[in-house]
Amino acid sequence: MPTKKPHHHGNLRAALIQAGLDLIQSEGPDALSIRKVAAMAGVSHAAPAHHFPSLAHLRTAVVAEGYRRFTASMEAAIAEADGTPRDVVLAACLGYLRFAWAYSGVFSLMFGPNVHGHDDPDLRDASDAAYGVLVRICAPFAKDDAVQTELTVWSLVHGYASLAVAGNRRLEPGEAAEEVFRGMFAKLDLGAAEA
Amino acid sequence: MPTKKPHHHGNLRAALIQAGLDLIQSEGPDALSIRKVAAMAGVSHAAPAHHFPSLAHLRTAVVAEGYRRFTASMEAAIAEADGTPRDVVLAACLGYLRFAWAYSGVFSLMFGPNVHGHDDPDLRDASDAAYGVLVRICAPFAKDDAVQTELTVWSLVHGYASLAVAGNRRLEPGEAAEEVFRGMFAKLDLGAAEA
DNA sequence: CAAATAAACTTTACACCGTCAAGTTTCGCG
DNA sequence: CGCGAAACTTGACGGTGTAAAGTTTATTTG
Repeated sequence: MPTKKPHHHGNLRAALIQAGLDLIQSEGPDALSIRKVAAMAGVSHAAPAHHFPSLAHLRTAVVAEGYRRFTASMEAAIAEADGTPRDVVLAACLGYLRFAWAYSGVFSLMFGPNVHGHDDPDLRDASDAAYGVLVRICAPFAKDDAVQTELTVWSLVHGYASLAVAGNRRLEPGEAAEEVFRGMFAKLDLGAAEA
Repeated sequence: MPTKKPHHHGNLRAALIQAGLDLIQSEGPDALSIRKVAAMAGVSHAAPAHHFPSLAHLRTAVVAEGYRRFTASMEAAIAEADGTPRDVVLAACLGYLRFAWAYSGVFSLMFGPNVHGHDDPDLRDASDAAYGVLVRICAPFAKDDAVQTELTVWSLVHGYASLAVAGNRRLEPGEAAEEVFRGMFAKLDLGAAEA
């Protein structure tokens, strides 16, 4: 079989990642520590070393899992939208925002300065999948410069999400915040959708 | 005199903040540590405790200084712009981006999850000053909902800056990146300027 | 089936960190 | 001049990442 089952614990690697997500959610991104997730999983403090050579590797794995749920959040929002291409883009943005607010800790980590994703194929695949959603929904508007359109949408929604997550005093997550974003999105000229 | 000159060092508090900025710039936001900045300033590891009760306080002071330079960067860019109100907004955004790219470490910290600014008056003043610039330049366009206009501009430029600083593979700082932002900004409908 | 091998995990140890509790030096002021 | 207070040093404690060595368990192999 391809997936080898660990001997003692059951599936320590997955348990450590989940513990990491829980820890980040409850105590913030900087609270992620090898010894804490080890204690949560009920193993010794050096047990994680066999699965993650360093804290950076654990963080990378947690962030990769975050990207997968992030992609799923956008896809779920898109699936509920059955309107124009512009409605689809807006729906994806709302899925983007809901993830950022629901998983603010790992969201900060995903787009923080501590991610060196280019060297990890798992993280690279996960983040490429997320960017792939953006590319797909922007395709109908990308007449001449696709990257320009993608970056514009991404910057707007990411900036809004980041400012809210950073605890900006004039910006609180919630139902009203989604309405505010709809208004912001309305100011964006994406051109006419084709095909 | 209001500013009391320290006895031994000269001006340790300012030296620690500058060392913190240098350290963050060279080794990243997470490398900021009390013991390192103390060593940089040539004092013992416990000396900073007298000026900053905890690492969080040091970080807050460094972030506040970052906000002051951030505001100065936007003001400098605005001063060079002598065009329409829309040109002024664009210029401020370019000043925003230049700061984010030149001081990417402290920029990450400023908008990261570790800032609890509401309790520090110095940081609050510094960040309010930065937001004040945004409010001022958006005022000509704020017909009905000023906050909406401000948030739209802020989100777009902040998202773009954050994605670039986070090391996004499809987005590198530099001259070309400013051109890309000009294109993005052109897609934004701010309405007609008044007064 | 039993022995050998490899993997998972534990224990121990070390350097670095933030922080507290003292002690020491130096400045400012009466 | 001396005395109090401020600035700084020294030492210690618990917590962290990580490396090395030892122990337990599962898988593979003869």
